[in-house]
Amino acid sequence: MPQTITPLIRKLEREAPLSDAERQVLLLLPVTVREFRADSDIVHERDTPSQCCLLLQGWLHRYKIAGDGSRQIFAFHIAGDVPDLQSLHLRRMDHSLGASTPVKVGFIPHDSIRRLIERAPRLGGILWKDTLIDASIFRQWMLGMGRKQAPQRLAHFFCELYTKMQAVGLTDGFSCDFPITQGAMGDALGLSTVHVNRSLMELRADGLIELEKKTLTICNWERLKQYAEFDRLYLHMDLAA
Amino acid sequence: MPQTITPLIRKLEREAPLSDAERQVLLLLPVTVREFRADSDIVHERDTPSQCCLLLQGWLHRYKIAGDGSRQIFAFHIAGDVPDLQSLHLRRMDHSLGASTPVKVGFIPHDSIRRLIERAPRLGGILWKDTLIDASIFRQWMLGMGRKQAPQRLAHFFCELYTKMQAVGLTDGFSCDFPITQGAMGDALGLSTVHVNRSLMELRADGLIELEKKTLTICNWERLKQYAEFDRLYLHMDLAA
DNA sequence: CGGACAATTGATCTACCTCAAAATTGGTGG
DNA sequence: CCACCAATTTTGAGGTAGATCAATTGTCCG
Repeated sequence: MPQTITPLIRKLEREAPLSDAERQVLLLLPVTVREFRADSDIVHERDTPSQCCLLLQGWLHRYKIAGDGSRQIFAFHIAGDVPDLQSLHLRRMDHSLGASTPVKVGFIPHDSIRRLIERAPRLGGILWKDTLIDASIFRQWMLGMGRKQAPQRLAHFFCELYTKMQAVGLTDGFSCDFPITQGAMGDALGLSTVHVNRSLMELRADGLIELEKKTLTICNWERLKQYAEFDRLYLHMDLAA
Repeated sequence: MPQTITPLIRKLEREAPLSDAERQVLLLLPVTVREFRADSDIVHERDTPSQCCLLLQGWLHRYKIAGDGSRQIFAFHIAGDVPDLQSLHLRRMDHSLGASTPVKVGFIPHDSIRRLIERAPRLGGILWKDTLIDASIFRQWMLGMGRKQAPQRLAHFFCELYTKMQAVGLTDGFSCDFPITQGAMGDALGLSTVHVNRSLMELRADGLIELEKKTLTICNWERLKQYAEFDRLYLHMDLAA
């Protein structure tokens, strides 16, 4: 079932048009599809994976547990992402990869990816770039955690996720799926569940967003962007509209 | 003056022994050396650099300014680091690179680096890995900012910097240069100067560290490590002792 | 229809911030 | 070598964003 790879191809194509040869090599990648239940771990801290994971359906998150048992989430991932691409060069996982919702993922052996990169070095560059964008997002989150107040942080979070969803065609007007629990948002933004809830109410009261039944709706994109100081530069989505 | 490249060679060699051919290609890299005063910017947010910067002497930091004018520092860099390697694949800078102290840096054109990677793909892999470690450090900082208290965060910061200094031979027993202002530490850890100061006093009182005249001394490495929950896994220094 | 989990609300507490001033330190020119 | 200035560090005294604890109220799903 080589079509399993299409989400990845689409992602790469957003960076640069692919040659037929490149597309061909991609289609040859062996992919093993597996499903995971919500809350299960796909890869765990200290593992030494021999394959990467291409997310086909659902949401994933990457996280670490602190000494006191609290959780810090670093990123959420949606279809087309390869959240543990880093394992290609870093032997041991320094964090875990968990399913936020039920997910379908495709596993691709490191060996195959390495051969792919040898044969199509330009694809290697695009994958590298992808991990660099990852890091850029981390920096933006750091700015938020270190220097912004909870409601603003939350607003920025919505801007980011909405923008990423839009880029892969997962939005419907100003709405999109948003299956993230307030507790998980807290773990991502460095806030308690209670405070996430209160900040959320504030954003709602300001008429910036709606969030119910796992659906996010942006009521006023311009105002939300301004409120959050959102500037998509850091997402480095050069081509996208 | 091809020897300018040695700090980089040493860094790469810490990842894997280099072949003569690889070392040869590296020595051919054209490097333009420049000096900057403390507090000056080497590269600025929104720039589109055409070269990377190899730090030869002094300390650099990467940062971003928030809407209210406050600064968030993401990383400090020491000799041998290539702090803006990402500009090879990300056209525009999403943050700035500034000098914490007077610095000497070598600029290497992107073109040359690209050619280097073509000729010695393995070196490309090592450079990629380096940017991945960068990202891993961001994640660790996020864990600190989101989930740890100030003194612990500070202690972890010291563990990290000391470990990195040691890896490049810049330590003297349990002491090392530490030319970072308390204000800058605050900007890095998401704390106010005052609170950095108070946390610092706490660490001193606990007999964990000393810090005076820009020199950091670790009084009790084991206890500091434990206090900070420092586990060097996230630095991915596979070979180092 | 019941049970589990998520969202919401209320009340209290605290880690860290801000403002302001004093004490140190380091660098510079004379 | 000293005196002076500017930048840091340190200390003090409130103030506040956000945490914690503890119910209560949905909501989803088998």
